[in-house]
Amino acid sequence: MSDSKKYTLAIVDDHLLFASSLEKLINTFPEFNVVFKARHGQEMQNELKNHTEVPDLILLDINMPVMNGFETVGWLTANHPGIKVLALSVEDNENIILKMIRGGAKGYFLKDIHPDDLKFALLQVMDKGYYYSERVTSTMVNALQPGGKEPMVKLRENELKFLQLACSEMTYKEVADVMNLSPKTIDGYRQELFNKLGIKNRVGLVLYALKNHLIEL
Amino acid sequence: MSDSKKYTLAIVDDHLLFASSLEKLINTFPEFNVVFKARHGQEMQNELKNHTEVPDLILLDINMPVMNGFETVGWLTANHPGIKVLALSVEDNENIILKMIRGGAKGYFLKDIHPDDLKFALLQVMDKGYYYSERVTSTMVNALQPGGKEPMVKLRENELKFLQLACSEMTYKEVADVMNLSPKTIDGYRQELFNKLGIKNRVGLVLYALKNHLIEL
DNA sequence: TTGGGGTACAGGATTTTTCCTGTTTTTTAA
DNA sequence: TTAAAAAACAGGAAAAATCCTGTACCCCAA
Repeated sequence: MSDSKKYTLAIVDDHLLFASSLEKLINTFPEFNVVFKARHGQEMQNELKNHTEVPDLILLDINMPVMNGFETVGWLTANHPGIKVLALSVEDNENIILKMIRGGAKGYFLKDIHPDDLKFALLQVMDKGYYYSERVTSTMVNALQPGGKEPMVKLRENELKFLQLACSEMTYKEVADVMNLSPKTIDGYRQELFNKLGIKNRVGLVLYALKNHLIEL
Repeated sequence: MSDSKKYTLAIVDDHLLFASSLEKLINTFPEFNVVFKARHGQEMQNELKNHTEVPDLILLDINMPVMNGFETVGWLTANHPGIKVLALSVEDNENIILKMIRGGAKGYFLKDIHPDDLKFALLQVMDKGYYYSERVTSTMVNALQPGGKEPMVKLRENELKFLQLACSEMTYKEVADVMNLSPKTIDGYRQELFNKLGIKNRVGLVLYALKNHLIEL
């Protein structure tokens, strides 16, 4: 396969060592050629401007500074719908997977994927337009099937805001002040969340928020 | 440089993609040769048995299943003190750095290191016996200098245990039962921690524990 | 127009958390 | 051995968190 017929590919990841290593690995695949690397979405935007031709495929990390994977995939689907985006993460989290898929990613895989599987995934994306592992597929089914058990709890805007504020050393009264609501309303939010999430006290709230990436440390 | 004079190196990391990619990268360095990869400490032990010669250098990830970086570096310094160990992590955390150094690691770097710096680090470890980046050096100075500000709070064994149990939906009374102590003793632990850590309630405890990696989610 | 659903909020009670000041027992060190 | 320090524990009380029931208001659809 001549170079001109290789698929072009870009890597967006802030872990320089990983990105560079991955580049070496992918360049050993005869079908692919890494044309540039970027450390985050913004750097990727610049790179795209500097290249006359956009890559066929972008491997996109999710946890990045400046412009993270979610924002970046949104921008890409809006401005370069032709580019296939494969999301890449260390975290096996349903919400994250769904967020990326909804954002337009054509596939998602964990960084502990086997190199052979990576190659397969890359080829399948270019060939069929998508690559969804079993894990991702089952996640999507879970999310879309209203029948089965759905741990997908929907939080109202205010509930989320309250939850985030509750994950601090503030007292509920102080939270009420910040949110400009009566402490009794806050009381209601708390109770509602306890019921919805099946937890029994404030520590449970904090743990839930952390596990579901509703707050950052 | 002929192959026989290359330094031999092993990679221990559960992220297959990263490990394989890193192998490719390192094999482009003329001075090094990757002899095996393992996904965690236990697999590494097996690999060491299967090879007549042990590698000169081991790149060791910290977050791994089965047998993590801390355990592994301890085992290596005890059983193969001749092997240089370089720790490798995504997390820039002082406590983690210190724990690995104390365990016997000859160096520590983040996965966002530049490939050129990696090469420099590898060479320096083989040449001088250690590689400590500025970040690591300053961390060590911080830890050893009793003069300056030391956020290094020492927790007693029981305090730590209590702290970990407090990061759950258990009530303090239940924690007391688990620890076989009077609730009033628990009361004392809590108060002591509040003072030591400068926090004001249980949520503060949870956040502190998380930030300092005293508990896992 | 009417009734249901969602939201904000209250009263009031109970439990848990938080705080402060002491006593007793165990450990440690001179 | 003995005094000091640390650890375990208590009483008592204020503050915060938790829980339950009930009301008022608004929006929307039948």
